[in-house]
Amino acid sequence: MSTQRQPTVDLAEERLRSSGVRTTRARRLVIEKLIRVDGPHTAEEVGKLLRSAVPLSSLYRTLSVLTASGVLERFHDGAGVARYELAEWLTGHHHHITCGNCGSTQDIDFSPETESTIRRIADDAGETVGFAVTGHRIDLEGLCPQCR
Amino acid sequence: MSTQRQPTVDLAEERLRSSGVRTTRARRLVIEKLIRVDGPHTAEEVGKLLRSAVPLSSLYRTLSVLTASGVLERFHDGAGVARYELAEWLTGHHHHITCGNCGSTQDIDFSPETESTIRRIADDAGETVGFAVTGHRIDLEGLCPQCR
DNA sequence: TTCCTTGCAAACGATTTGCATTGGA
DNA sequence: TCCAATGCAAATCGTTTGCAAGGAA
Repeated sequence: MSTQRQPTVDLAEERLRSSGVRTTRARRLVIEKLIRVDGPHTAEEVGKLLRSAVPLSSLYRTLSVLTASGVLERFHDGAGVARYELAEWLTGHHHHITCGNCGSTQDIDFSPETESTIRRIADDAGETVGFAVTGHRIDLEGLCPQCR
Repeated sequence: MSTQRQPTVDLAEERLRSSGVRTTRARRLVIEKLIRVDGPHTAEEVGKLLRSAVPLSSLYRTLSVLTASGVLERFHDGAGVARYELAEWLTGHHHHITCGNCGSTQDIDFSPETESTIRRIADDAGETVGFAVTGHRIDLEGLCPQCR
């Protein structure tokens, strides 16, 4: 194994620096862990992944700082619980598909052509209601291979 | 003004009956109100729209029953708060656009051609990950006319 | 009459915050 | 050093629930 770090870690920490926040142990741990697991996770799940090395209240603050700095993105799942994952500029733009039966979620990628089709549709729709569209989120629902 | 009721009200109450739940005052009030306002609303907002005629705890139960019966749909907004609106089979399929600044949300409609494009994209994407796609949700983000 | 539904208050669970202490630059 | 970050405990806030009283079928 080489001594080279994951480039994503460096990019993320660089972003923290330029946001004027310190790179601390908890922040580094969270970033490194979220690189290794894919898909969005709740604060509690991240806590367990870190073997409770960071108390939940501090973890919430950490996740909040990382989200504010643009390193993470947050959304709420069907139960209303916040889930965090690496921001798209680190992982690439993607969407989600969720199994309506078992609730499992996975990332999906569209082709560049498809993405540009979607952006065009989004821009048009925004224009008709006077919004300046800045982004889009697509969640597909279906039955996963195990449940179908 | 005619004495004819909104067909949507009748459809919704019919659905309640066939779900085996009673048609009560609170349930009727909520349905009638949500027909008159568009876009998704929080429990608290619905409560205010009803001039607090239904206590919040009962309102939550009402919204929960209506959602379980398929009269309403629930999702969680950017702040993680539950928002309710008439189910798509009553209002027609649509999507949402949310202002990233003030948080206001409104419904948007795509043309039938656009919808079929989206369905095709969704089906393709599902196929590549082995999911049988049953539906899609698109949330656009942007700046509303007031905030842009 | 028979259960389902309601209202109230208390309980909950996810998330946030005050404050004294610790630690990064 | 100096101010930001942490840990703990207590506070918040949206939402749910137990229970006795009221209401739809």
